Amino acid sequence: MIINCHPRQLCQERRPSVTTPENADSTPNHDTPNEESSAPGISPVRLEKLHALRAAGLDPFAPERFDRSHALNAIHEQFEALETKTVQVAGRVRAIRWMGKAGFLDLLDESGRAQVYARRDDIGEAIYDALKSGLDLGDFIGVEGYIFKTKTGEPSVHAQSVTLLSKSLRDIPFGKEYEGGSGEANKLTDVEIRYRQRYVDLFVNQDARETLVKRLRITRAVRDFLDRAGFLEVETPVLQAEAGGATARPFLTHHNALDTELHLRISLELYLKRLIVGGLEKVYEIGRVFRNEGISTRHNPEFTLLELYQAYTNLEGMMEIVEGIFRHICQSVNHGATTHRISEEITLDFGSPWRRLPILAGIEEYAGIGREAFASLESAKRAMGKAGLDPSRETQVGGIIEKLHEVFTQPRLVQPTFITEFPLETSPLARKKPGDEFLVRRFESYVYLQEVGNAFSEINDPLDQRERFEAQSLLKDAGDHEAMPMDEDFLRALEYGMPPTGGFGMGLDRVAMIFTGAESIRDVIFFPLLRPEK
RNA sequence: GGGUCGUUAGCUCAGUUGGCAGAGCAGCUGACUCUUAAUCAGCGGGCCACUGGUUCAAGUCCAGUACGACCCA
Repeated sequence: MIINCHPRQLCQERRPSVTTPENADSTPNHDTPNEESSAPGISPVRLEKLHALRAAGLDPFAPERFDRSHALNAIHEQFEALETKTVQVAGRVRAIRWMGKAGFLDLLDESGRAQVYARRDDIGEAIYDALKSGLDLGDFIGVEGYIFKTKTGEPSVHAQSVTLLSKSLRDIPFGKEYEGGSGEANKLTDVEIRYRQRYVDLFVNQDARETLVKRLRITRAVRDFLDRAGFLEVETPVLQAEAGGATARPFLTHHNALDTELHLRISLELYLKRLIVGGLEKVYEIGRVFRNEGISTRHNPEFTLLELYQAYTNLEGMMEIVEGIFRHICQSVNHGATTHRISEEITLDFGSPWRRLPILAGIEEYAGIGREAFASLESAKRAMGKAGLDPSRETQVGGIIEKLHEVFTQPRLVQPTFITEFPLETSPLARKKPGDEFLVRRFESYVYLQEVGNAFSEINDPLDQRERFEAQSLLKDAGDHEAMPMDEDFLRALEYGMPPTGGFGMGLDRVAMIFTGAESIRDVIFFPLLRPEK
């Protein structure tokens, strides 16, 4: 059965009056309002085509619905089963190759790309001529036709009817080559468009979409793992009177009815621990937090944080969970494999237990500075200076240790590693190490040179926690905007009693960067923060 | 906040020593009923980011500004 005209589309008896010099000039009052055609960025040529199509009774914005039988990738993946069968497909026009009375159209949908072969004899002269003169890259069409293989062997749809489903009024920065091969020549790279107009990036750059979708799969993998491990996913306030749980400057906002200043959260920690006090024993939250700091390839002011807390366990319990989470992420993006290949030389192993390295042992190993150097601030500064770093602005031994770690140890941490036993001064929420008043029960997790997580055996001694907050208050009074504020309600919760608890948090954007190979955090965020336009 | 680099056609980019603004793709017109970087013939397309300076002459040299990228704090 040959369908010359899609049921939902008006059959075109009138001759389509598409743009030609004659009728364009001889249309005295063509309905192009001035403000419409002068809208910045709208293509006058495309606008003219829209008017011509409408004049021919083919309004691209009229169709409301087009029922598809298959996604475009099915044409390739299920070709044997589909050959000669009739299908309905739709998508954005990615390339047009007209050849007189027939043409090839490349369509793009969420699943991928497929080619449509449209002959004038098959789809009708009226619609064919209208499309040939009125169709542009970026327009949407729906196609009904049968599956066949072209002479060159590509599975394609032989169109029996074509329906215009929408029109693009802007020129589209489609490159010439867009799939595989070495075709980087005309790739859209302008970050102003890629990030600000992500919708364009998504349909123009296949790899951009793949990266962002992969990021979503990673978040999903984390949820899968924790849900299966019996964790409860919870939601805690974004608007907080005092933003605590991390050292960072918050964003300020204001609540009108209460006439009070509020902060956007910088972490999830303190509310999740309140839930542990409340008797929820395994909780996690994956949520956006906001830190009022600069923008870089590794920092977006809002980012997605995972935090989880489990009662009756400790740091070692958290290590097992972190190993499990990463193994699960790795398998979810590598078809079940527990290794992830970064490059020819580097393959990350998530199948084995991670290396455990105390921070001071790392500094000894990679900077050659023994722990005796950190007995006093003076000797620590001397050691820092000897190592070639400027110690003049350091005020705490703890800060010097973290700096040395960052400079000497971190660049060596390719395979997954837990750095343990952090200085107490820089860890106001972690338990003290028994028998060592200087170090705490904390680890940071490192994967491929990046810090991707932070865990504690949580403080459940409310008196100890109060002392830590007080030490932070002193820093805040001294002008440290990032120091943690006192949180009396959190202390009150601890005073009611919290079981021993292990906690862990990590930035999912950074994790996504590692598994997608993204060079910028902006590549794994749909709409990264940019300076507002104009 | 500091440093380096960048801004030329819709997109990706050339542009020499300071001497008429260029290419490919996209677009427009025409031909072509199995193309896929389609092909063939023809045609348009520019506030060289902005402001000022040097010069007979500035895309090019100088200063500043804006925006962006990267590195550092």
